[in-house]
Amino acid sequence: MGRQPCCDKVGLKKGPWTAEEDKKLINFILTNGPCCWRAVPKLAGLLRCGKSCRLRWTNYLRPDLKRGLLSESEEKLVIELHSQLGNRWSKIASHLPGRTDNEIKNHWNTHIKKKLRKMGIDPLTHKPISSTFDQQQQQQGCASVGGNDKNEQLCLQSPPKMAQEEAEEKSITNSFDPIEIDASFSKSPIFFTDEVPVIEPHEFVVPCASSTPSISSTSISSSCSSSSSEPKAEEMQLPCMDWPESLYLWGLDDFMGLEFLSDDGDGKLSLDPFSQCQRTFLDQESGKFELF
DNA sequence: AACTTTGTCAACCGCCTTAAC
DNA sequence: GGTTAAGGCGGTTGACAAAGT
Repeated sequence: MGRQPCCDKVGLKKGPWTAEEDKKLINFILTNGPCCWRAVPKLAGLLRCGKSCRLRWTNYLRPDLKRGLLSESEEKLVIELHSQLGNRWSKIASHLPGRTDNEIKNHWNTHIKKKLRKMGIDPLTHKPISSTFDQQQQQQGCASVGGNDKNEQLCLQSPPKMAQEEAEEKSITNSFDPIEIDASFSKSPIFFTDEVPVIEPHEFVVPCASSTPSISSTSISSSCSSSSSEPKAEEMQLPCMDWPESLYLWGLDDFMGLEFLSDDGDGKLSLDPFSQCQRTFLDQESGKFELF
């Protein structure tokens, strides 16, 4: 017997979310908090899978999300963290407040990978490509230059030794050795540890772009975890938040019931960090909105 | 202007982990 | 300890837009 699907998919809508659906989801989450995603679509009146709702909320609708391209400093941070953590996007994202794992993963695949390759750095190992290539060639014992099918066949049908080496190579890629990677990273002609300092998680200080208050990653992690260092109320200051375009389509009146939302004057909605919003967030400690 | 290629990113899929029973 | 369900995560896909021919 196979595993049951996460929800009954019959009659469920897929594909891009409409503004109307977004509105329903936000209204529901802001009223009830992000609890029991499986029940959310039904209770919110959405023909979506609970998983889809969770994803939409965490990746797009969450009010504490930053929008737009990653800044240069964020990019550097992502590269540094990736060199230490590998493709653990959610871990990386936890160090960049307002950024989602999906966003970082996309940015990595579309921008950073290319950049690194241009710089002659293997985005997988963070080592100079030439040495990685030489190493691979040595390990494979055959060059696939020209992409000859027969050559590839021969390589695939390599002796057991090859399989062992492959396994070893896999273990190298899978078990990232931060020290080794850091060393090579600092030797790279492009990046220096001076430029991208290695920061221990507990040392993290979030770069605050502009003067808008921002949630530090430590506040986020501590507010999400049950760690002893609960964030103080003043640490829970929220940034001015840009809401997704789809939400701009709503009349502002729609939001006036949500007391902590205010109009910046430029047509964008933001959370007023010093008003109702904080109270709302503090109330969540007693139960409702623990996500924020 | 029409068509093709390339780039971007939101959303989905399926596996893994964790918690509840 | 085994089973089940829900949430979380990373890889992949596909729709759309922009750039190129």
